[in-house]
Amino acid sequence: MDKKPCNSSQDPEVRKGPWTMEEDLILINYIANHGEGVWNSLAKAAGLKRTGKSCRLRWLNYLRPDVRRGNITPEEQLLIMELHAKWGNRWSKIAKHLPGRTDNEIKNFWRTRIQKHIKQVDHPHQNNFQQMSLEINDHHQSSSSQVSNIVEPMESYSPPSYQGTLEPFPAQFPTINDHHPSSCCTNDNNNNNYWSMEDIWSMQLLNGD
DNA sequence: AATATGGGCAACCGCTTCCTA
DNA sequence: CTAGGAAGCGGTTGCCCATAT
Repeated sequence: MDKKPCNSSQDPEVRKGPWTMEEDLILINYIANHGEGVWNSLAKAAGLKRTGKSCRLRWLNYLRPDVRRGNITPEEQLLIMELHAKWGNRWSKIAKHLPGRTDNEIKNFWRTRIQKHIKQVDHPHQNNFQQMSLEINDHHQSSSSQVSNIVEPMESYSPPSYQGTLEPFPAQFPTINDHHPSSCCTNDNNNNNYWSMEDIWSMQLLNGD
């Protein structure tokens, strides 16, 4: 959505769409120097033609140094499923239990991978999660899992039984970061704003802050 | 080789919740 | 207690790219 750099017909001062390398650097440098603070003020003070909301999202989901991207581990997959069974679509709450993961990433992961998988294995007479659980058990009979203790009854749907399982979908789930723009530093495309966080942070450090 | 299709994901929108004066 | 602003959150969109035809 809004990936086109539509400089909004309403307010030409507000930029939308994908962030450029320059904007990323400005935001990183500014936060490194001044901290996070109030996002709307921060956006203005940093000279970014972005809303505070946009800055916050970009920082939290992408630029933060502690954010982990891609390579969601089987343990994390399992934990996501467990916690989703417990809390439903409370992505931020789930994300709090996965250090370095963002709610957006987990949400996307759920929608693109797990939901797809649920559809694939969907059976009219069988609970989706039970089906998944069966498949998981086929894969791994071993490995203890404390996370299953987390599962509690939930009103909207019955929770799965994932006990003693790891690596839910090793074959179906390729690693996320293989072609991720932020991990490949491919400036050869038309947007020239794809680079790795390592690049960004090393540049940031070189800038002396 | 060209075109169609679908998956993945970044980023926006609108609503809700929290905080402060 | 109330109102206004900021932050948080979940849902949704649309572009890019890989794969299928």
